[in-house]
Amino acid sequence: MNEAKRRKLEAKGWRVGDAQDFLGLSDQEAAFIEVKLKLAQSLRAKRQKRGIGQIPFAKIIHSSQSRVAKMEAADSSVSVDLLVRSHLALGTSGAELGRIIARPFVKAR
Amino acid sequence: MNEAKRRKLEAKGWRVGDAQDFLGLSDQEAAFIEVKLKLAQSLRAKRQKRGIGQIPFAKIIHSSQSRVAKMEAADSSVSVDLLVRSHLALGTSGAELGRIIARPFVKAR
DNA sequence: GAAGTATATGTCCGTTTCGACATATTGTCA
DNA sequence: TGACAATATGTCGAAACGGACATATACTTC
Repeated sequence: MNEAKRRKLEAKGWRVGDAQDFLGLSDQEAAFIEVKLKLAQSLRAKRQKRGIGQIPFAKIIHSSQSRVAKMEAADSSVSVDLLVRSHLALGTSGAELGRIIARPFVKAR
Repeated sequence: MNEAKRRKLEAKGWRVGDAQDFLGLSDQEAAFIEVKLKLAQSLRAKRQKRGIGQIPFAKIIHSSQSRVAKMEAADSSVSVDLLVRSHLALGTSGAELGRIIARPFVKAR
């Protein structure tokens, strides 16, 4: 993982292992974060498609505006569990969920 | 969700909402549990394919035998996060992870 | 059926994640 | 620019999840 990417992730609250840590861990962590980013991005896309703000969205998933913002930002305090649950609460099917995760990650514009 | 299915899940430690709860919740919960079950099943399949026991497997993912058993049983104390992380630790790609989640759920034999 | 190995279940307690609230920042439009 | 809505960030106490350990049950092989 290059320096620029590491810094960007750390800025979001991620603590990415140093090079001297167990080799290979960085790759797994990166893969894990990518899963989160895909779910986060698609969640925001779905919300925007519905034309609603974060507050109504929070009501739907029984959460709060601030947590929605964190979800969409793939904050380090947000679990995959919560992202998946939120997707399901929006009616995303298991098949679609899988496609979201399987699809190649594209950096947000 | 029928009574038999509910009981079976509760036996595993799940607390499935009663009918009087917010309608639709049961379906979402069921979908969520199915995601877990798919990840749990495939995790066990991968381990068995490698021909190793739960203890060596636990070492690989930096966990313990008991937690591996719980993961494979999709125990309620196991998060999707942990299941995904474990898959990634085994080298499962994002694409494959997606396929696992997308594929229709089949009850274990 | 005893011994040995593999898996399952129950519990403990430190850590992570949660919703919620307060507040800051950003975006929009008059 | 000022005012208002939307989103982002920081923090807190409570709840959920983690690895680890002890122990129980299941599966083999003798």
